Amino acid sequence: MPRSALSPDQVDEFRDALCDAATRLFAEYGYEGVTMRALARDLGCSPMTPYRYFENKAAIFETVRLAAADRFAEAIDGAVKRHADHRDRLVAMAHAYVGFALDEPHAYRIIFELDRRRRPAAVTVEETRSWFIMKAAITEALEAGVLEGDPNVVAHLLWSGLHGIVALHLAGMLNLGLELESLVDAFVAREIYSHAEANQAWANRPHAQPSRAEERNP
Amino acid sequence: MPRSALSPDQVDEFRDALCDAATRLFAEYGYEGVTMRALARDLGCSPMTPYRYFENKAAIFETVRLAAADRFAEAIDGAVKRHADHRDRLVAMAHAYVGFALDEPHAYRIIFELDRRRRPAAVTVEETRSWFIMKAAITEALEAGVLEGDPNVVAHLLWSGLHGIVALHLAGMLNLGLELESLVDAFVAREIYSHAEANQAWANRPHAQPSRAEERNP
DNA sequence: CAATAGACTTGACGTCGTAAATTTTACGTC
DNA sequence: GACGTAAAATTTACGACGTCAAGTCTATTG
Repeated sequence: MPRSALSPDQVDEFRDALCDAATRLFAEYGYEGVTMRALARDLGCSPMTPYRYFENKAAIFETVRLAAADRFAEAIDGAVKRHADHRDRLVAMAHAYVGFALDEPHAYRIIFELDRRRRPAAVTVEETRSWFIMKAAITEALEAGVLEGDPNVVAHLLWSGLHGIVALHLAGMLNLGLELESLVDAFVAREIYSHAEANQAWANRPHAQPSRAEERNP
Repeated sequence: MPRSALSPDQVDEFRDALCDAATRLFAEYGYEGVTMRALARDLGCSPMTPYRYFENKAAIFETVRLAAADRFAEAIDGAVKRHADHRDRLVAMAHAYVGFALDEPHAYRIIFELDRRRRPAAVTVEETRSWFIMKAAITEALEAGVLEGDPNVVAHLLWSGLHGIVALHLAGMLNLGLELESLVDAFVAREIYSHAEANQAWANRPHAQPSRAEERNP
């Protein structure tokens, strides 16, 4: 037959390299700020070459977004798995959530700052894997009596609370005399250390909280 | 002399008409989805006419955004002014916040779903008037002993909590078995009706909560 | 070696925002 | 009313965009 067809490995290699570049560029310049011509220049190929590997620009973005969502879920999952105690686990989870958003603000924005128009109607399970991980941890904590309330409600409030803080921070709207860290600490204290009398368990907690970086990469 | 220059009234009239159309179009199609040519078609003028009244497309967007932010602040302010009781006031404020986002999801997105790249570095006071209104109401409630904590922290947590809920809702990510209304009610119950034993004051509150629409347009 | 077919590039189309050139319009003057 | 004039509006044009379609290149096969 003809010229050697690309091996699946070669295809994957190019797709990966393209996604790496695209993640960086989308993160820095936004969807519309990235042009196929600029992406091609970055990759050292012609503007049409990516079209051999992806249907179009939107498909590239979607691939990048799913990969970012997966990394996010992995970060959450790692934090959950590192702790047996329910409360410690939830605190670690919250810090992993915020930590990911700080480490990869681009990725976080790509995941959640969603141009609804570009997003497929049905949200895939992979994309919300992070949600199921968080909900499971919260449900277990509730069953253990560490938190109280409806699991679905508590999970939504924790999620949206963290998202609200992070979204406003990434939007640069938190520069009103409050630092992100102290806000997250306050949120954790109120929501996890808790709505009951356990409030001072936070203030009097016996061991110092591991640092944010330590928490994310132990 | 020459043809009469446009009177300030005529200029304002055209600018207003343009902003109305632009608000609708930006809301529906997003910034990049709106073209000057389409806007001109909508206004019945040529694509270059708007450039007599605005420096460029970004300036039009910015004008639209500031107007939306002002309407938002007005909605918050109205809710605050309608109640003397601190708790009622905060509840009304929260519902006005969410209500605005539901009534004008376009405007809400334009205000907060911010392409940082397009936004001026310094955030104007006008833009965050809503923030100062909310913070004032919260500070007063704290001084009256209705809530407890640092005013700045409590205000940020209320704000980011509401923003998180609304942002996820507008992104279509709340369709996981929970309705927005019940989530907002739960948030209000926890955050305003409160972290102390007052939790059942909510359940046992003497008068039914006014409906959301009633709350917004009394 | 010539034919083939997959990988890649080039060229072109219709779109965009908008600068520059041009045309239209409505007034002050006769 | 006709005319000159300057403001307002339109038309034209440019370089950029995403990507279709046509073309080139090259490794494999008959």
